[in-house]
Amino acid sequence: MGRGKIAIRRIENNTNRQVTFSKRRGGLFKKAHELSVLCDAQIGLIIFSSTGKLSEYCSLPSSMEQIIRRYQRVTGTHMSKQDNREQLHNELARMRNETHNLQLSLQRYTGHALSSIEFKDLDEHEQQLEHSIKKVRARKIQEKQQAAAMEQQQQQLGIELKPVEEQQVMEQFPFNGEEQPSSVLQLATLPPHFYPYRLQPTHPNLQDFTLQYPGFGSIGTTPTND
Amino acid sequence: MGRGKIAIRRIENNTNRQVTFSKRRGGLFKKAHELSVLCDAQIGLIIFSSTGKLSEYCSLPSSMEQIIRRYQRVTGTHMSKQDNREQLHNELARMRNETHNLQLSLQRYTGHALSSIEFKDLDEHEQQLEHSIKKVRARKIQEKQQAAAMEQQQQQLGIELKPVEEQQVMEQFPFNGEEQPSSVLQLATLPPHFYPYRLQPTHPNLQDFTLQYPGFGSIGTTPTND
DNA sequence: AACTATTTATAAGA
DNA sequence: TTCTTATAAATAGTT
Repeated sequence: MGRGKIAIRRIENNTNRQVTFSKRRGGLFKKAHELSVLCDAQIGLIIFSSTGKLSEYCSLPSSMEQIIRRYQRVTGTHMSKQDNREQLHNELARMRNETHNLQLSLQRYTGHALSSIEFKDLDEHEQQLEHSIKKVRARKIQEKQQAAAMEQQQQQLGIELKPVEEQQVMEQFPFNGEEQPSSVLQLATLPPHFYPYRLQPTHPNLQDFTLQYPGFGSIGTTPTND
Repeated sequence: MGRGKIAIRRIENNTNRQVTFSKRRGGLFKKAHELSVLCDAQIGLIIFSSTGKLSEYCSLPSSMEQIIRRYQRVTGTHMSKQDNREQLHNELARMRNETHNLQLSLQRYTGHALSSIEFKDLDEHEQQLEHSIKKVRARKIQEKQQAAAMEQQQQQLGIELKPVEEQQVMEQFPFNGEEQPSSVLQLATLPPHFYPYRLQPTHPNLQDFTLQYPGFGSIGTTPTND
């Protein structure tokens, strides 16, 4: 992007590299933030510049430490000490169970997991769905009437309603100080052809899979796709 | 970018959110990688999707743990039992939120809380319900045929057959690990003044900064700017 | 999974 | 550094 295309390899010119670093870091932070908001993701991003300066972003309401702990918990890279947190753990387990049950219920309405429904309950479930559809249709009609009514009003009053203008994102970035972008980035399992770029062989391998997908990894805690 | 412009707020449509998550996650990874190569930066990126799935990226030749250690060394953060307990509380809060969201989603299928659905999503919702009904009806027919067939067999062979037990539902929820899938919304829409981008004075006080702009911070390990 | 119309990011230049 | 602008890249809506 820009006046010209550049190859993805280390920028040798110091000044250029510095400028590009600042620009792209800002872009990365913005993108990370947008992803966290748009998709309700929890994101932590740590950047050390070539001079060793740290920049970080993490999605609210988390803290970087929270995200790190969650990461270590999931990856098993950190063993949490056993404390008197039994109660908390128990409550967590309860909540998870409840969530699980809710998900099952939801799946029924989605038409999945029907086998978990007793045959005798199928009729009732069907009626429930029909009832829901009726409500949805009623709602649609209501919306249409409302829209029609509003249009009439507009025409009658000669008032033109504008759609709400979205604020420009950059306006929300008071880049007046010294430093400090933030944001999030990450993610892992993408097909090889998604990465038309390659890592520099500057640092010889680590592991086999790392050679295939350098720097990328994904750990799924559920079989569902994300 | 795209056929239309979208506001940076939580995408309510589940399918859309999922697709956008995948697309943008890929984009974010690519950008992070390019930044690390172009500017010789060390980058670690952790993403938890709304369903709890972890994705991560880190620039070679580092490992995420190395980056985390460096981060903790520079920021002077350390994990205490206090933090751990706090972490549990946070997790609990997250679960509660998730449960709440699931309940809302369920309500939609029940025909309640329809006003929370965007008008443009009503059609899709209606189709989803119709699809579900079809599945239920297909399931009913299947059950009847099975029952009839079994009766015949029993009469013919005098053999008693057990109803086919289908269990695949639980398989979809391997609740053995540390993480839980979460589902619908969270705090999607941040007010403009919450936008977490900010430049920083040359030597920021981490704590004060964090209080003001939770989630963001920068610590220079060298007096030089980046 | 692909395809584009658009929006967004950014490389150069000022 | 900051702003501007031409151009490359990302991606929202569609198929």
